[in-house]
Amino acid sequence: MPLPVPDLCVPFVYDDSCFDLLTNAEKEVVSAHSVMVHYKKGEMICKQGSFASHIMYLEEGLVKIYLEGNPKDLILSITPHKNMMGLQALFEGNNTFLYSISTYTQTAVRMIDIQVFKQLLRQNAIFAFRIINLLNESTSQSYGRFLSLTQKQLHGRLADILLCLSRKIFKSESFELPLSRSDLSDLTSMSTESVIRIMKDFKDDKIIDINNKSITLLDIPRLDTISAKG
Amino acid sequence: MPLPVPDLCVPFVYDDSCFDLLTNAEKEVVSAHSVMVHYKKGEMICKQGSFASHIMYLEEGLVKIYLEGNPKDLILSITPHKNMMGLQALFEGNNTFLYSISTYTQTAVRMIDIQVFKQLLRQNAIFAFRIINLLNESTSQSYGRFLSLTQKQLHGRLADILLCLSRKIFKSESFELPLSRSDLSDLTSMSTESVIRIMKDFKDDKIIDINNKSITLLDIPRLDTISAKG
DNA sequence: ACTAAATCATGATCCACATCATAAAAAAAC
DNA sequence: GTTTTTTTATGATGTGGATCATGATTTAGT
Repeated sequence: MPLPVPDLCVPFVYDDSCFDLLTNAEKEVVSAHSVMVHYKKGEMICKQGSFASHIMYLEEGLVKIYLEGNPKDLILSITPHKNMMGLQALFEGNNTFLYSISTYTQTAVRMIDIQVFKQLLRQNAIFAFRIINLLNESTSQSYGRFLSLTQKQLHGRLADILLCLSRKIFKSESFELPLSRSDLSDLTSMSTESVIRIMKDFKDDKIIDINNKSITLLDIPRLDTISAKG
Repeated sequence: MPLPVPDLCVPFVYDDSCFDLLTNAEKEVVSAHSVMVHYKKGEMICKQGSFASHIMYLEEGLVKIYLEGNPKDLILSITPHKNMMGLQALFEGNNTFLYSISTYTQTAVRMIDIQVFKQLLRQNAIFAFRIINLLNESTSQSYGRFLSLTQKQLHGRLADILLCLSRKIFKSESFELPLSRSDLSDLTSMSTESVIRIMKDFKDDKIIDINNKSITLLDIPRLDTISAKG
């Protein structure tokens, strides 16, 4: 049975904005019914279960999108700027956020009235089709993580996340990590102690280098092997 | 921190068909570009990773939608009739099935040409909006399972699945289970032996009754407690 | 009906990982 | 700059659950 090679990466990234598909008149409607909100590091942008009055577009910043669990959270994705957030709240009869979002850095979010957004979907099918694309891309990576979290053991899961952060978020094998070890544990669904221990294992084996918050992937092929073997 | 109460149930169920939102002309286009295919028990309807040439509508039957893992699969949902399948394959540049689907019973599937389906999405925004609803409902239950599988231990996970099967699929506290213990293990991400052992635990504790393939939930409040406590 | 193949069942063993405890280092608060 | 809090680190201990082995049932195949 062939092993699927899912996009294990955390975020979904679209280079061009979906708003390009709107007419000028529609863009003006968006402008008229949206506001920019600025957040500091560590603030919560939206709360799981609360009423979703807005669809959000992350103009600037880095955030985590997570499910609140008991007692640990599960981070669904680390999302960089230029991404839509909260689209999954778009369903009839239950306009509540499926997840919470909070910031790692200073962040600017465009908040678009959800009724206005729904109206755009109903009147502009090309735009709606693009939103379907976004949702499905997000689902696709979510399935990859599903397999990673339920079938791999600790070393494989952590390798997955380190590779993803390097390739998709920071786009460099060396980066300053704004996430704490506890965040990594919420991403990999393991205890914080295990994250620390395995990071040390990787460091001892010269697979990565750690200096406080700074991380360098030294041996990516080895990480790929660890990721593949589970 | 409040515990979210996600819809842990496996399938997404829409009573009214999304096709009602099409015009008569569009319905005819669907008819003209779709075929009914009949499957026997245990057959595969679509294969993860293969080219998605069709969107599928399950007219009759019961199927499992699953990710192929190594060595174990992960069942994403048990889906009864009157549901769309394969919608997640709808994204540009990568029209491949994200999952495999195979049947538990005799099954009839309407296969709709994916290009025709995409065209409908682009020209009928109301229809597209309904599809967004379907996708989001599916994502919503998928998140619930995500938490269940990563945070609960075996008894909680199995309780979740038994409750879901009873409430959402068979709509009775007593039902004939077409899934094997191994399927239950793919649903709960545990070993087959553990499924068998925990089923016995539940039976010994008079929480359920098992007779071969026939299952009766005797103490649903207790199952709810086990589900909640993890 | 008889054989072959899945499926179900149960016990024994082992280990991956969480949990607990305790401390050092870093960051934040004052 | 000193205290308080948060984050990182490491070792000791316990256990949930996988794995292995073996047999009993049930189902499917001929």
